[in-house]
Amino acid sequence: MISTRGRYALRVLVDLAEQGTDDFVPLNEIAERQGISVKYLEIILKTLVQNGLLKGHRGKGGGYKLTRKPEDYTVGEILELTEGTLSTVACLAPGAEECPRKEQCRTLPMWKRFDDMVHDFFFGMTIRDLMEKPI
Amino acid sequence: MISTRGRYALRVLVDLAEQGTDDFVPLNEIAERQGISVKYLEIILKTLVQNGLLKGHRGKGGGYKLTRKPEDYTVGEILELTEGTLSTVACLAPGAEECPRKEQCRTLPMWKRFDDMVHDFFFGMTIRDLMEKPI
DNA sequence: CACTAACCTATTGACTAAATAGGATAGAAA
DNA sequence: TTTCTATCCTATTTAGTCAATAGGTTAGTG
Repeated sequence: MISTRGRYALRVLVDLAEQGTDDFVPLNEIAERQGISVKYLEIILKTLVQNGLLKGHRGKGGGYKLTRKPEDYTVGEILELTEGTLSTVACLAPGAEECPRKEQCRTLPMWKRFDDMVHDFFFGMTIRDLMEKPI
Repeated sequence: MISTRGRYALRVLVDLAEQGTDDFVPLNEIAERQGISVKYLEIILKTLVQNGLLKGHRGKGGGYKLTRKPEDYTVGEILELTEGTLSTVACLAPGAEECPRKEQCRTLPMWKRFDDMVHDFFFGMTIRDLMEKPI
């Protein structure tokens, strides 16, 4: 299950992309359009700013803006940033300790195939693909 | 993320299928082969028995056995039984309340496509496909 | 009657999701 | 330089789930 963090992050990025402006967009506008609390979005956007996906600017006329073109954000990277890993099972997550049963495990090959499929799906899709109409 | 419940359930079913016997197989044997605690597996198998995927038999000579042929168990049904829904996002889960934003939501079509892909993957795969060698 | 093995109920400890609250800081405009 | 703005930062809360463990009960076999 993808949590609200990942889902909201995607919606905010698409929202920003669709504004089609290079100005900073204040969060309260985004939050109102999306129907999400400003306070909660702050937490989510913090991650995106810290990782350079967004630029934040304080004070009057401040807000957030994209740092790249919409087609240069993959859905996969945004989800991994906000959700952690996309791996379906713990033993395939990055940093997981070697499973001693991996040679004999009947289900591991299936999980690997599934993970590859998921990865291809989300990393093959960009914010531009989610926009109403490409600007 | 698929939890241990679903993963262990699959491994037990494959284990039972690979025994290739029509006798009841006691849980302590399965648990030892799979390296999982008997007590924890009891909880998981309970669900499978209650839903008719397994038959349990008490007393000496008792244990568990499959109620169908391996190819008649889809991975999808087992995961849904043990994990709840396979839906990726809350708004697409069965029984979810109508999302008031569904018409304007930019991400919903992607989640729908993804869910379909996941569904096809897991319901197109059976326990037989996970077995070492078809008996 | 003893043994076996499934069945049942309850509890634990750790962790995470989804927020909310309140303040601190930086920047623009007056 | 003061005021307003809007991001940034830290902490807390509430509820729920995961992954087990513990201990007892019931049904069936020899």
